Amino acid sequence: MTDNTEISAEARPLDFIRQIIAEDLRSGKHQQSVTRFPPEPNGFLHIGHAKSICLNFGIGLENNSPCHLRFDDTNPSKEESAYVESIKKDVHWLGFDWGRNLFYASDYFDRLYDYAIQLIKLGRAYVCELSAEEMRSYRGTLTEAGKESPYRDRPLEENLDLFKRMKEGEFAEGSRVLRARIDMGSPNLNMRDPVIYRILKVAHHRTGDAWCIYPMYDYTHCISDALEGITHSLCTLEFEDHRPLYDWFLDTLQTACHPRQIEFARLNLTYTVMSKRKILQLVQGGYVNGWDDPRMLTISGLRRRGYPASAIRKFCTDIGIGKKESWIDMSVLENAARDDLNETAPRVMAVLNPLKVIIDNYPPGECEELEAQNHPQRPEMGSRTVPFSRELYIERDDFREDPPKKFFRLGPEREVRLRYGYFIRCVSVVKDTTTGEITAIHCTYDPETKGGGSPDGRKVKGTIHWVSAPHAISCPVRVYDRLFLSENPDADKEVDFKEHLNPNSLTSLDCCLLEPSLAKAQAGEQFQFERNGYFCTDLIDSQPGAPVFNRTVTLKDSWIKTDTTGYTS
RNA sequence: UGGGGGAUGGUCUAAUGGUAAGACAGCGGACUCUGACUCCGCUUAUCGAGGUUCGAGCCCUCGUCCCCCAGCCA
Repeated sequence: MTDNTEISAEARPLDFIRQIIAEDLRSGKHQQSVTRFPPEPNGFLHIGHAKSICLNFGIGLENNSPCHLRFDDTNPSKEESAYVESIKKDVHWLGFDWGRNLFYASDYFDRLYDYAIQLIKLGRAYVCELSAEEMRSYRGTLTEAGKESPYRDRPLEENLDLFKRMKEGEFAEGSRVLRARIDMGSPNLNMRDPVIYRILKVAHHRTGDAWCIYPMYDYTHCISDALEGITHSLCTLEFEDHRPLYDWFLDTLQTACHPRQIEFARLNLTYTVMSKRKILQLVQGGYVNGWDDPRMLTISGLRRRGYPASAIRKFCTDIGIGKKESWIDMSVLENAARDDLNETAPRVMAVLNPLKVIIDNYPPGECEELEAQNHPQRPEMGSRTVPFSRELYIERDDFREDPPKKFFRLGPEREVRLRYGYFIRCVSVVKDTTTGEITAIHCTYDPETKGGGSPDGRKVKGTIHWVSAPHAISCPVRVYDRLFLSENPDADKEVDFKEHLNPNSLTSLDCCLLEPSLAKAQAGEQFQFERNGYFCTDLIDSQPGAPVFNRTVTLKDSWIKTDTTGYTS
């Protein structure tokens, strides 16, 4: 990667996980670190996954050490290869590369099975015939110990035989499971003889119908880590209780490698929901247009919205890694996008809500090309020309018939600068006689101020953007806003989170007028529409020569806070 | 009334017994051919009570509050 994500990560103090790894490297406990990102292919990746990806792959990059991509595909009833492909695409897009280290838990099904046999032979696993409901009642509660299964002490040979027959498909789904034989009295529920294999007569997206028994997460994950030589197995806080079990399996099986599991807090963002289940509801309920709807904080949604991968990485390093449950303000994410795009996005002019301007003293039919900077702070990005003529459009918000205090823009008898153009002064207003709506304004221009200069030193307070009426192109622009109105749509358990959906999270504008250079914008290109925000061409709906734009994020706007007249666009 | 975790400004994160720091947000100002960017300034924090220590956010004790766990999901 070419950005400075890693450099800034190095400049800041190490988080507690990186400290542990640094110490393990320093002490010689490990020669190198090996981390992994272990998604289950049952959905699309979202910004929460990005935190884990940036952590695991980031550590790999910083230490010049491997980070594996491993699909935790042990539940074929929920998993699909389409998800595998989208996850790979998203991890790559985020800027990370697993190289040759692409793995699947399903690669280990044979070895996992052998380990299970070993566990049985050790007397540490047994086939249990309790139904799911019975098992639940035998498990006990948070405050009462569980009860041992009547099948717990069956002879070793019988377990071996039964387990083999489970594998061979002799038994019905749900009729038997293989359980670890640990401690039904443990205060940690995970240790009360957890299920390690269940019968699932479902085809697997990679192993087909080779198996009808599938291993459970707790059993699979630690062994997969050990088989891959993972040194530090990073996961979220809710797995803290599972660590004793993680260690138990590896200790009992005496694996050569015993990774250290370390837990960190998952990401919570204000004004959104993060759980796969809720994201799915939004998609399936038609509240958004698919997983990659630009309002979604899925990786594909963010990509389509115009968030650069580098901005997402910056965000992930900004928020840090800790163990306390935290809520990151959405503005932190938005700011990461602004920061990034401010450096890279070329500036253009686009009028979202047009108001016609006629320059009375400009010759009809005449047109001139004016030079405009592509990025005022970065001259190396060059310049372009924009056509100027007698009829223009400006932003409706940039004219007020009765301007409030501190309004720097156009009003009757006021003068403003047209960006890279001329100073203009408003001389009259045309209104619709029935509705009273302003339909056009008449102005005069000062030919001496061409290009926006002011040879007589005259000051204007406002500079506004514009497009030439005969030259402007019309493109659909979608203005996106936060999906939810509530900081935490989930907070009140009595109220469905969908009640907090922002009805104005998408505004489709179809009479936007853009400077003609935008006609050749490529899909995925990013721009700053000056004074409006950052926009990108939609990856899916744009056609060659007919781009569709998405607003990624607004520019900060301190005028909105100043303007107390309640007037909004 | 079990077990496992966590509490530092509004929000995140740092300080690893020695001046509580940075980012985001907010407020004020400067600059400005983007009310953007940039720059400057400001407000605001160690959950509580004890203890150890010359010195405690950090160590000890006792509390308080919050989160997670009773899937044949991961």
